[in-house]
Amino acid sequence: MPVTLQDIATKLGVSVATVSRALAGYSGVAPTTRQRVLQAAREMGYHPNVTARRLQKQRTDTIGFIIPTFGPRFSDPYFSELLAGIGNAAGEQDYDVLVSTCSPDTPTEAQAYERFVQGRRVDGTLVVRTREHDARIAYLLEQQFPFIAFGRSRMEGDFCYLDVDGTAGIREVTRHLINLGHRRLAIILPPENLMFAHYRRMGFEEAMAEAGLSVEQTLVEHGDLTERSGHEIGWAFLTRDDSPSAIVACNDLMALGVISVAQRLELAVGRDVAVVGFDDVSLAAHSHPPLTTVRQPVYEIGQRICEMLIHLLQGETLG
Amino acid sequence: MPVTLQDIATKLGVSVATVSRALAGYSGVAPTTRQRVLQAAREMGYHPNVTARRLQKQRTDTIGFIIPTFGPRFSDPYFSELLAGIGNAAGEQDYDVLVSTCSPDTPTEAQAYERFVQGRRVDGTLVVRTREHDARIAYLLEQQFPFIAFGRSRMEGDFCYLDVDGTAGIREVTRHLINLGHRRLAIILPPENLMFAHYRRMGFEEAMAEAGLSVEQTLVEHGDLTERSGHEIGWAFLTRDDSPSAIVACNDLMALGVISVAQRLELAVGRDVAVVGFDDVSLAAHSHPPLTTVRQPVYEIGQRICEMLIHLLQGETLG
DNA sequence: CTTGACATCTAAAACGTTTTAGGGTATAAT
DNA sequence: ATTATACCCTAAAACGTTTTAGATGTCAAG
Repeated sequence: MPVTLQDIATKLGVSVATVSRALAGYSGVAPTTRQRVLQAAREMGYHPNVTARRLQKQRTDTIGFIIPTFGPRFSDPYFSELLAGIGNAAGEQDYDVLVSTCSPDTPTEAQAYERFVQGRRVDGTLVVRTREHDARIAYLLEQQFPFIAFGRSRMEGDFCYLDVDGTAGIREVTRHLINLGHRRLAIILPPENLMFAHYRRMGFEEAMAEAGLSVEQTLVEHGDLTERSGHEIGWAFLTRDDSPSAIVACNDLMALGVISVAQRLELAVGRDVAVVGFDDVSLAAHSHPPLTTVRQPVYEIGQRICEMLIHLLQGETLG
Repeated sequence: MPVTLQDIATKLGVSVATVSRALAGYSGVAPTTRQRVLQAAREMGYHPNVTARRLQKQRTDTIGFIIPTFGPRFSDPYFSELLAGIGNAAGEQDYDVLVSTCSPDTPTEAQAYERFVQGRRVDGTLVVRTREHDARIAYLLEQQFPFIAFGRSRMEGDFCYLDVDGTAGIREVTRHLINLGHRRLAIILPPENLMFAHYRRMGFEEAMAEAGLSVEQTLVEHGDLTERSGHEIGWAFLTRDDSPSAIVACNDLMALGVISVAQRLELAVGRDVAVVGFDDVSLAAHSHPPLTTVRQPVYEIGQRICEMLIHLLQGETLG
């Protein structure tokens, strides 16, 4: 039986409204009354019922984050880091984070978003790993539900997003490999429908073109961003007669998969074959040899998109 | 302006109560009325306001999960897998999951729990990585707030928990190393105050004692479960003159750290030095050589503790 | 024709807040 | 003595549900 405003009001012989206003720091409450209320609240251990407050205020001060996972059992340090960034930024501004996990592009995923939107469980949501034609974004736009995307999309309609320049990142690292003398380069891309697959492919192609190298299409593959996937594709690449001398993986997990394959094949990574990744999860730094990777400040990105969303929500409230 | 019960009631010329009862599937509503209500609800796109429902029902159908992280920026596949298990089990039963991240044993962590409990944001919560004297558990018990722990504790007072037999796991794997001929074994334990550090140490000591081997105290160290930590302690172990021939790491991340050190020191893992881990995150399977590890079904554990919590909550409701 | 039983419906309270609109009661100005 | 002006406070409505207790109507049995 938690203490309510009514309890305090009764005890002090004032009205509920007064108690509420005193606690909210409104003007128009006599200083002595405010003191009495504050003290009683403290003594009685009052804590506002957030559900009631939410009903009245018509907002939840909660944001949603639906993690796209390949397969139910999934484990990716990338998302734990992103989540930490989101969670901490949210906590900073007294927001809650409602989390769900779903396989991308499934009915379950659609339901998860509907659940958030229609039940008004959250005030706004994050969308990560954007896709070229993204049903989630289409839905949110149609419902006019506030959201921030991490990554662009080909959808018509405007929305706010944050993106990192994956094209430049991959271009740089590819150039670097070319400068080291590599001529035969392979790339393991993210799933084709993901928007960032496109940008990273462009970076690769640009750097190759710049150097007058042609992209061998059989050395371009799409993985599913898991280590297993890097393992399999790396295996295919490295056991060819005309195997590449360098492999660009589009995330660290796949890069680590490639490295383990190389080691299994008794190839010295860095000498016999070069491998680079993208993300800079902390695993990368402690692998051996340390994985060359394009740093993507995942934690900060999490913070940033969360802040952007909250900003959007509050702008909406004020506007 | 979402559709409310009132809207449907007005349109149909019946009372709000009737609409509510019709939708809830109560008896005592004429079949034809029910049909009309159902159809109107569908046509008008009615979706119940969960906040209002929560206020009335005095429960949130939400569970809390506070992830203990070392440092704000953290990335651990273990937790993403655990979260997936929790999230999916919760979704299965129409529960939401509210997530927060905090450094263990800090005021911030205490506040995060208070936030959940006092604001009644969740009906119950999970507690993971239990500690010998666990302020979280003490608090929840004192508040009589429903929770399920993953791991035991030394606290007085009863509570429900799920645990894996870490003692047996480490004992087995240590025995295995001893059978392979290793005599000089080192172990990297979790932080000392964590309950599972204790059990895993016991397993190690038992296996050693069984074999008539004494535990060299300078070969027993506590890490912080990160790869960096495995790296550092592994370095210290492997650069000693009397370095151990086998190292038992109490989680996979630290084991991977040790392996990378070994490789940097040009030691062949599996021949020059044996390394074993604990958890079986998917990274372990794809490292090279594949990490020998005690499988802990993290995903299933997540599911299980979530189910236990929901069961506890519903028992409470019915009882 | 009355009575009771049953089926169907509804008014109203409740959940715990916030907020609007206005009611008193001082004190100050006329 | 009246009016104005603050100042402090409160009643009541509102948020959108669920649920309790009771109203209304119908029908069958007596």
